[in-house]
Amino acid sequence: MDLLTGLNLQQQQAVIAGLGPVLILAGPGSGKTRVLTHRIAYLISHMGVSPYHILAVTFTNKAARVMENRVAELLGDASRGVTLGTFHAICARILRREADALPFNANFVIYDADDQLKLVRQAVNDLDLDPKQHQPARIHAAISNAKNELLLPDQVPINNYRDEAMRRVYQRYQSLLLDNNGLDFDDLLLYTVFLLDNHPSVREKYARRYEHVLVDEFQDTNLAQYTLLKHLASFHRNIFVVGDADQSIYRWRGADYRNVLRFEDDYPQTQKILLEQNYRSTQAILDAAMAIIDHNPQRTPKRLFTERGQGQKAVVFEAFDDRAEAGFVIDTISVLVARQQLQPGAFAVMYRTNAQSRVLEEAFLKANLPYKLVGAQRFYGRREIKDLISYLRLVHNPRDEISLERAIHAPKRGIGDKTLLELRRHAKQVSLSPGELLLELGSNSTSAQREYFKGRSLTALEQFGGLLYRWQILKQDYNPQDLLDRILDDIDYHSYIDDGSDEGRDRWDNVMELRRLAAERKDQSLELFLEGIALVSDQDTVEENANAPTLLTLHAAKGLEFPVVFIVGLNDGTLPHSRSFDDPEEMQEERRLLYVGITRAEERLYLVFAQNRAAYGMNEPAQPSRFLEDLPQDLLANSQPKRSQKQAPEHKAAAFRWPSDTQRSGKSELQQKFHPGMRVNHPIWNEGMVLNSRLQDDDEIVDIFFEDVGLKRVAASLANLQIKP
DNA sequence: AGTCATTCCTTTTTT
DNA sequence: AGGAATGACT
Repeated sequence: MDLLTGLNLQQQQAVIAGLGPVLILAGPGSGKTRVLTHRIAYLISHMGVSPYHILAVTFTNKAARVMENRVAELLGDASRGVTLGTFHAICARILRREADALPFNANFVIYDADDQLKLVRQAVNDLDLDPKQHQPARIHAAISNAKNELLLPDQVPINNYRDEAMRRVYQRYQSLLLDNNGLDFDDLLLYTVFLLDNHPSVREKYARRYEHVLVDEFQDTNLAQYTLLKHLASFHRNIFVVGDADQSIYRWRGADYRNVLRFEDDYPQTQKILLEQNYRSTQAILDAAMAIIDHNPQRTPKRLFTERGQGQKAVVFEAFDDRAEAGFVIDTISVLVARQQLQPGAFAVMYRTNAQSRVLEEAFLKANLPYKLVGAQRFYGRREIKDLISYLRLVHNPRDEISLERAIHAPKRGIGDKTLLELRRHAKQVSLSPGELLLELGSNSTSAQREYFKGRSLTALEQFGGLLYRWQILKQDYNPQDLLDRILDDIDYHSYIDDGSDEGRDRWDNVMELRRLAAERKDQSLELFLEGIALVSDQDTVEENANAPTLLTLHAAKGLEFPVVFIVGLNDGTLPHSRSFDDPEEMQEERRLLYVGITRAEERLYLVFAQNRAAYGMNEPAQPSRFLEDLPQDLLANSQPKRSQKQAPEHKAAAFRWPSDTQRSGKSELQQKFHPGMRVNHPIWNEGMVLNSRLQDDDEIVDIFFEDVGLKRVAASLANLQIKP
């Protein structure tokens, strides 16, 4: 089989690169996944490397799955056995295997962001710190940063009292995690690095095994991940990394694109290969992307080129507010689907913050159009799902107090705060975890522990403990779905959650969805099922089958591509986000974020901003994104929006004006009033949307798609068109 | 013990 | 505007 046909010269070089460190700098759409998969196939089929000796690391399960499937397409069964997964999943696997050398058990649970915050809150409480002054969320972020930098509590730099407090919380938080036999996301990396640091024999075992280490999205690695890779590749030093500094958008998570430079320092004999040809987008889209990213200082300029032709210019659309943005998106999609045989699934709508999805969703619902929302948190964060997962977790790891507390209250079973406190207190005295004590009470009706609890609370505790005990026994030979069914039945969760209201029905539907997910992985152990749930990424929830537009954050869009891309909310304060204003590094990252969004588009690109934007429920005038100024006029299909000058607050109302108003109030020369996407009203043909408009012979010629009568061409001076907000 | 009201906080982005 | 944590009330 020829693994090189269809690849360009640079791609071929990358695939057949010799031993040693290899660095692939891959622009967007340059076929890096192809290079990675073909490289793996090449190593196996041409270099005689056993799949067992190959490790490929990605950031999302989806990316891992795609690679796995593509390698399997190339090689069939011969590809079986490659270690392929996300950083976090691979670390979890190692930690379970090596748990004997670690301060926790192999059946640890992985806490999600919610649980982590709860634990930080508890730590702050335990230390008698004022949560107003030491905000748990901030401390949690600081702890996460420290962990990503491989800093233990006693290594955290201390400059002031706040740092001191954070250090103490960090310390306490870690011991709480261990009490619960739980790890947070960062721990997975941190403990693995320390394991490999401190146990040379373990390190050597893995380093010898992995003759070849391949890494996707290398620019997103943080210090912990970088160090981990270094350890894993320390014996054979065949490390093949693919990345693009311009697409580095996870700085806040500790990612450091400078790892690309560090790589060349750490591995002086690195072979470096540039992939610049783009196979995804039209030149017009690439030009817009380059116009944006070229404003970032200190980067190696790249010339992205394509053979896909010039294509259509990007459209900039100015909407009244975020609802009008959504209206524009929906109208444009409707028209393009109606007119041009573009599938609904060809569209993606991207935004900076999750909160922006709400308005879009409402608009889609109101228009009765299906859509796909990307985001795992949306599902797994729901109360009913968290409830049930906490039961499963508790069965798997009775030391998990966070889950115990949740499960014991859902549904209510006569165990209140007081009883729970008693349970905790006494558990501590007999050095058990509350869960373990509960199991003892539930399984042994003559237990000596009984006498420490009285009457009603004892009965309630025994009852719940009994349930827990039975589930523990059942889990031996039940699969996750059967266990879930049993729990649902035992606690009569249906009648608890579904009160007959719409919301209740909805919640029960979600429970059934969870059940379906469990059924999908029938042959998985409870442990792996829970791990899979803890480590789902937003991207993993991208649905490929449903033919509907995709709604997703710019972050979640990385690695994906769509024929038509809308980027909405292109306002200062949203993109770039206001939290980035005072830090040049962060502003550069905001710019990269826009770059990532633009380069997702294959054929058409719509850049949408609003004159007014809601913040905390209040609608306020907003400025177009400063990034829009960096797009030269000739790259755009319509005229460039102007940022209004800095205004005194009392003049802010000017920003509400439509372009047509500004015109009337002064300028003599004719300006284009209508832009693609605008909704207009015609005295006879009623409502329609502008598809195209141009100036001609002292008039404006506008193509409009009317809902009632279809496509019409009119002269603006005669048609008496009203622009609709 | 459990329900209801009030307050306060949130909004970056995610494994 | 909406959700969560806290606290008063039944």
